[in-house]
Amino acid sequence: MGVKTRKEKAKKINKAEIVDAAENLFFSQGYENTTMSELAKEAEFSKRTIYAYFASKEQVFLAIAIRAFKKFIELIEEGLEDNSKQTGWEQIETIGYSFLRLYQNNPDYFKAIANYETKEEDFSSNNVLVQEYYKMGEQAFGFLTAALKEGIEDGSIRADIDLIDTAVVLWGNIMGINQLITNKEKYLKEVHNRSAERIINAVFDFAKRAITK
Amino acid sequence: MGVKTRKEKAKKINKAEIVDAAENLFFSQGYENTTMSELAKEAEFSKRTIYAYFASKEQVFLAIAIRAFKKFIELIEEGLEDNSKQTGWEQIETIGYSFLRLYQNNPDYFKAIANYETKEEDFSSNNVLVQEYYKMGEQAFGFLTAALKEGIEDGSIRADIDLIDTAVVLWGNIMGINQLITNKEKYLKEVHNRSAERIINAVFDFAKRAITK
DNA sequence: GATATAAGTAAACTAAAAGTTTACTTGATT
DNA sequence: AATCAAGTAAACTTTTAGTTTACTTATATC
Repeated sequence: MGVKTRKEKAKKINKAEIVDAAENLFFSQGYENTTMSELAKEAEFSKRTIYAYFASKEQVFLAIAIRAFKKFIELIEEGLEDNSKQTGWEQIETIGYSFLRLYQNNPDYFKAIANYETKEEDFSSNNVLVQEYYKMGEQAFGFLTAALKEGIEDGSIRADIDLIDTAVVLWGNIMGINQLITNKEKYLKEVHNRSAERIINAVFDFAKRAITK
Repeated sequence: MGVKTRKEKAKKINKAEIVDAAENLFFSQGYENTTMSELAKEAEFSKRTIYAYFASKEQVFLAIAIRAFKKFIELIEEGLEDNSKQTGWEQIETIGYSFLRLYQNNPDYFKAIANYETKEEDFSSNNVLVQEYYKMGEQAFGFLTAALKEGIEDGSIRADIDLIDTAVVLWGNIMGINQLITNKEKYLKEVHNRSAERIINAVFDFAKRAITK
C-alpha cells in the first residue's frame, strides 16, 4: 500500500469520525441546537479541521443523510436478494418493508431522510455529496420501476399503468408517509390513535389495491 | 363602533400588512435570505413594531402558512358547495382538484404549505398560530373522512377500508406529492419528463383504483 | 383644553453562532 | 536532516435575530 492510499484511508476514517460525532449530537439535541464548536469538541478535532473536511454544517448533515439513504438501499438489496424469486408486486412490498424496517431499526436515519428530502437542492449542483445523494435516489427509483416492469410482465401488476407516473407516485407516497410519521407521530397516536406501523401497513394495502391485478 | 373595536381593526390591518410584506420578500428571495430588518423596511414599520406583532421570524412565516392553508380550504369548500350533489368519491376528487388548483393559482402558497409541513411542531403547543394551523389541518382531515364515509354509504367507495387509516394515507399522499413537486419539480421535468400536473393526475388515478368500488 | 394612554419610531446594543485567519506544532517520508 | 501534509488553539469577522432605550404622536376622555 502506497503512501497516498494510506493517507487517504486515514482521511476517510477521520471523516467518518466527524460524521459519527455529528450523528450523536444532531440526533440527540437537534441540528439547529448543535454548534460547529460543539461538533469539533465531540469529534476531538479542531474546528478548523472540521472545516477542512466539510465546507459547511449543511454538508455534514448531508453526509448523514447519505448514510441514511445507503442504509435504506442496503435493506432493499438484502430483501430483493432473497433466495426465492419474487414477483414484481412482491418486490414492491419488499421495498415498502425495507422502509418499515428502516423506521424500526434506525429511526434517526428514517428521520434524517425526511429532513433532507424537504430541502430544495438543485439536482444539477456540482457538489459531490449532493450528486451522491441524487444518485442513490435514482437507484431507489430504479428498484421501483424495475419491480413495476417485472410485475406487469409476470402478471402481478396491472398492465394499464404508466411506469414512471406510478413509480413517482409510489415514491411520493413513501416520502409523504415518512414526513407524516417523522413530524406528526405523536399527533397521529394521540388524536387518531394510529401507530406508525399501522399507517405504513395501510399505505401497503392502499398501493396494493391501486396497482395489483 | 367602540374605541376598542376600532383599534383592534387597525391592528389587524397592520398585521396583515406585515404578512403581505413578508410574502413579497420570502417568496421572491427565500425565507433564509430575508432579514427582519429588511422585512421592517418593506412593511414600513420599525423593527420593534414587527416584534410587537410577531414574536419571531418563524411566527411570521407561520402566519403565511396559515393564509395558504386557508386558501386551500376555501378552494375545497367552493368545490364541495357546488350545486350538484357529489358522491363520496367525487368529493375526494374535488379535494384533490382543489389542491391542483392551489398549485396552479397560488404556487407560492402551495410551496409554503410544503415548507411548513416539514417543521416538527408540537400540536399541543399553546401558541395561538400553531393551534390555528392545526385546527385547519383537522378541518381538511374532516373533509376527507366525511367524504370517505359518504362514499361508503352511497356505494362509490369500497366498504372494506378503515376510515381513519385511509384518510391518513390520502393526506400523506397529498403532502408527499406536494413535497415532491415543491422540491423536485425541475428534476421530474428534466430527468423523467413529467409535469407537476401530470403527477397530480396520476395520484388521482392511483387513489381511485385504491378506494373506489 | 389638558392629559393619560396606547402605539409607534429610530437607532444603538447584545448574543450567538457560522465560518476564517494566523501563527505554531507534529509526525511521517524520503 | 529536510520537507510537507495535516492538525491545533484561539482570536477574529460577520451576520442576523432579537432587545433596550429614550423619544414622538394621535386621540379619547375627564
